[in-house]
Amino acid sequence: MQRNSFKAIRAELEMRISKRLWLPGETIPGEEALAVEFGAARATVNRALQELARAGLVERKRKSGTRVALHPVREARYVIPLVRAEIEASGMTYQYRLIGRRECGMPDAVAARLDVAPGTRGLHVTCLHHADGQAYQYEDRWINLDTVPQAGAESFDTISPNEWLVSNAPFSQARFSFRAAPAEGIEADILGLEAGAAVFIGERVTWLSGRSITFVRMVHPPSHTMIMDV
Amino acid sequence: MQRNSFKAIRAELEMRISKRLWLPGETIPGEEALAVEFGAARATVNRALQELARAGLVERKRKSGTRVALHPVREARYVIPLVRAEIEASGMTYQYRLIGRRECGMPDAVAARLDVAPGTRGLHVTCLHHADGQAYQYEDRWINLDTVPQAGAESFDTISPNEWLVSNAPFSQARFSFRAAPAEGIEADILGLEAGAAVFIGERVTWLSGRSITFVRMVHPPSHTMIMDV
DNA sequence: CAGGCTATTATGTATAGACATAATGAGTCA
DNA sequence: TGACTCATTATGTCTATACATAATAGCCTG
Repeated sequence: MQRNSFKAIRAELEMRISKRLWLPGETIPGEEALAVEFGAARATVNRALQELARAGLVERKRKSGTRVALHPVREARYVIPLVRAEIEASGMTYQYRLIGRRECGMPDAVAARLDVAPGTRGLHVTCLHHADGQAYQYEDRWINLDTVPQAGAESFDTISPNEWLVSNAPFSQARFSFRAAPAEGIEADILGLEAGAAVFIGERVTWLSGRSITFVRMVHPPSHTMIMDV
Repeated sequence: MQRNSFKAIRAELEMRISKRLWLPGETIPGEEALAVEFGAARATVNRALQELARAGLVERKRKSGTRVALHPVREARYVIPLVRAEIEASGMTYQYRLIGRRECGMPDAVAARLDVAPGTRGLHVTCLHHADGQAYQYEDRWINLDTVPQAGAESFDTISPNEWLVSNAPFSQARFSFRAAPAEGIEADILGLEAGAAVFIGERVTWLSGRSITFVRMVHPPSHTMIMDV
C-alpha cells in the first residue's frame, strides 16, 4: 500500500477517529488541508473521506465540512442467504419441496409492500426447505410479474424460487426485517410445530432500479439461529 | 441528474442488467468502450462500474474484464444499535432502568463466549430500556474487566452499559446472533410477558484486537421488528 | 512438453484543473 | 424586523492524462 494512496489516507483518518485524536462531533480539516498534509491530490482525499462517510464514521455536508460522527456507527455484513448453500455449507443434506404455485391477484398487504396497485396479479409460490430431513425454512413468496415476467414460465418444481431469483433477477435494493412470533395455522402445520411455538420470521422485499421484484416471508422453527460477523 | 454523470451511467447499466440485455455471466464492454458510448471520461465510467461491483451486480477482474454476476451475492448493512438513539429516532421517549450490577465470577457459558478462563471475574449488569413507558429491551451483559477495567468504576445508574461502551470501548470485531425463543423465568417477569411468549433474542460478543470486551444478551418482546436496509 | 518468462490488456489508482451545487452568512432593502 | 439577494465556502463531480497492477496468453527454453 502506497503511502499516499486513498487507502492509506483512509486508514490514517480511521485511526485518528478510533484513537479519539478527533472527538465525535468535531469538525476535521477540509479536503484541501488534508491534501496538503498527506501530499496527495484533493480527489484522493475526497475518495478516502467519501468511503469513511459511507461507512458511517464521518458526516459530510457542503459548506459546513466534515465532522466525526457522534456515534461511530459500525456496519455489520450480512450475506443474503441462498438457502441451499447455507444448509450444504454446514454439512447437511438439502431437500426442496414445492407446496403451491398460483398466479393471482395480490392481497392488499403484499401489493403495498411491493408498491403496486392493489389487486395487481402476481405469482404466489410456497415451498419448504429441509436440512437433513428436518423442516428448515418455510418460504412464502410473491413475485411481481410486471418486473420479472420470465418467472411466469418457471414451474419451480425442482428449483426453489429463492435459487431461481438469485440467478435470474438481480436486485439493487432490499429491505429486510426480522422478528419473533408465535407459529400460526398453516405455517405451524407445515413446519410440524405446535401452535404458539416461537418461530423466527424474516421478510424481505427486493428492488431493481425502483421496481419491486419480490416479497418473501421466511419462517424458521425455534432452533434456528441467524449469525452475523463483523 | 446530468446525462453523463456517473449516476446516470450507473442507472443505465443497472437497467441493461435488469432487462437482461446483458445476461448473467456475460462480459460487458470495457470501460474505454463505455466511455466512448456515453461520451464520458473513463474515470466516470469506472466510478459507475465500481459502485455496481460493490453492490454485487457485476464482478470485475483485471485483464479479463467486467461480467454480470451469476449469483449476485449481496451483503446488507446492519447498523449496530444504540438503543436510546433507536428509540428516540422513532419519536418515542426513552427511559432507562438499572436492575442489577455485580462484580463476580462468570458462569462457564459466558466465560467460554468471552474466551477467558472459567471463573474469571467480570462485571455483570442487567437493565431495562423503555420506549414510551413500554418495556423495549431487557439487557443482560457481562463486561470483561481485564480488557475494560474502567467499567469497574462506573455505576451505570443513569447511563446504560450499551451507551457507555459505545463511547468508551471501541471494538474491531463482533459476532451477532439472533433467534426466536419462548420467554422464560426472570426475562418474562421483567418484560411483563407470559411464560412461553415468543421473544426476539439478540446476542453479541465484541472484541478489540483479539481481546474480548463484552457479551450481551438482548431480549425484546414479541412486537419488536429488526429492520435492515441495503 | 513442463516450466518459466514476457508482452498485452483491462481494471485500479493518482493527479491537476475545472466547474457544479448546497449551505451559510453577510449585506441590502422594504 | 423580516425577507431577500448574493458572495463565499466546502464538498461533489467530471475530464484528460499518466502510471500501477493483476491476470492472461503466448512465447521461449531446457
